[in-house]
Amino acid sequence: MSPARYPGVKGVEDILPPDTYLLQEMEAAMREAFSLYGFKELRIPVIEFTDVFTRSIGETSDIVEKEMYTFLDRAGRSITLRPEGTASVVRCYVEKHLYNLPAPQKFFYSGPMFRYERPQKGRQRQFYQIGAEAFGVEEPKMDAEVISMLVMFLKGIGLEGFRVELNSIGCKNCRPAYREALRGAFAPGLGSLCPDCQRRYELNPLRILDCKVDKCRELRKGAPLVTDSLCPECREHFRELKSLLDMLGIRYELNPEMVRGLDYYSRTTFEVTSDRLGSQSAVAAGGRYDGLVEEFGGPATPAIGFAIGVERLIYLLKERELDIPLPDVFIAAIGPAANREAVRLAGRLRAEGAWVELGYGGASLKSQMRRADRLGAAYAFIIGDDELGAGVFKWKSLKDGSAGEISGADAPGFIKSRKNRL
RNA sequence: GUGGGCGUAGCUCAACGGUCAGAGCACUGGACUGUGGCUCCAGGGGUUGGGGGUUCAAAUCCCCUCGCCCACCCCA
Repeated sequence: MSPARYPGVKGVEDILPPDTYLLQEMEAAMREAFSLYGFKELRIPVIEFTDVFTRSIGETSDIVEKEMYTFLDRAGRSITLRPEGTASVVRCYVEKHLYNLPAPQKFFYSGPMFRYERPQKGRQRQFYQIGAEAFGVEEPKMDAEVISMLVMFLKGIGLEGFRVELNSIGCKNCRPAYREALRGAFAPGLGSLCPDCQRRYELNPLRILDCKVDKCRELRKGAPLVTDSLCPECREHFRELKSLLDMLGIRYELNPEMVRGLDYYSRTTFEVTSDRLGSQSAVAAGGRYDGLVEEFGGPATPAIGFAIGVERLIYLLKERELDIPLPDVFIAAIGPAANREAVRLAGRLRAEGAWVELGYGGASLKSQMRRADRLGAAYAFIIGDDELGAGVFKWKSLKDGSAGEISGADAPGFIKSRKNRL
């Protein structure tokens, strides 16, 4: 195979037709499920000033340190292609003073995100996310609704065999104490931790809990659990959330070692995972970020949200049967005059809402019929000199082989009346 | 950034260092002068990713390079 003269950018994929139907179905399911919970669509930009992301996601996070597409615009300002959606939604919420509207304000969005990582299964440099964010409610009732909305959407689109993992990582009041408790626990074996974790020990000891290196796993066996270090308020919030999820019949697994990679999370964090995804097992993830609006200069406003990895979801849904629309009519024409008539007829049929395909290139009737069959058309119309002279079209059902003749004037009605019964 | 694997027709893949690099699918046409699916026949398509080396002889062995994939890491 000769190499493409103009190759696509690494990790930036095209999404082709069978998959785009799935994508459309997903967007329809998204609007349906999310609107039942009162979430409204928000269109956020693809670029932001860089500090929108560095402030929110965290200066020392991997995303900010090594994964962002950042460049200077023509005026010398630092611009970044969004690596995620929450930061932009919060920026918008504060900039447009949406906190003055009655709480809660609930939004969803979808679109491409960009991260400069080595591509692998379930990980591209440009990837799509569907996300939702709810502002203004601190009660665990909102956490439960958001998680239940996510589960409803995933089930509605046909996803099976996924797990909901749940954790609470505390708030700004109890986390510092936990951080210190962790440092205390790891201090004796600090030298045995992997180099990354030795760095994490200083910057963000919570991330050591997430490390996959065997030695680090071993060393954290006796480490204190976040859920044991929560302040009374966080403990009660978490307890009530679990109770609400139980009531709703949403199954979840507690994972006290789940730590999210974005700095803005507080209290509730959750992930939806599937073991069919390879090593990138998370298909959706989210959590509470009660301090972020304030961080952006707005009033203290509790908030919670999640994001879904669209390509990962598509991958998991691949096996599923999909209703792909097929043409209503294929018009086969023989000869120049008939070809002109075919164009006219196609126009009339399309005006009635029919999907019409034409034969091209003066192909033989046989090959035109073959193409009609391969396209999956329900009916074929045949026009030749005989038909032109008689003012009729021959029709044939490609489903059952029945055939007949019909006048030009009756053709649109013929298709229209059959369309719904196909 | 670090490992490992793989690059042969549009796609999926064959070919002990030794005839002219093949098959299935797809495409075009025919058998069936104007009627699809099934079957059969024929046809078009390849710098074997690129460059260098070893050899009488390289898709095959060696080196370099480019690309892709998977994994680590991290995340959706």
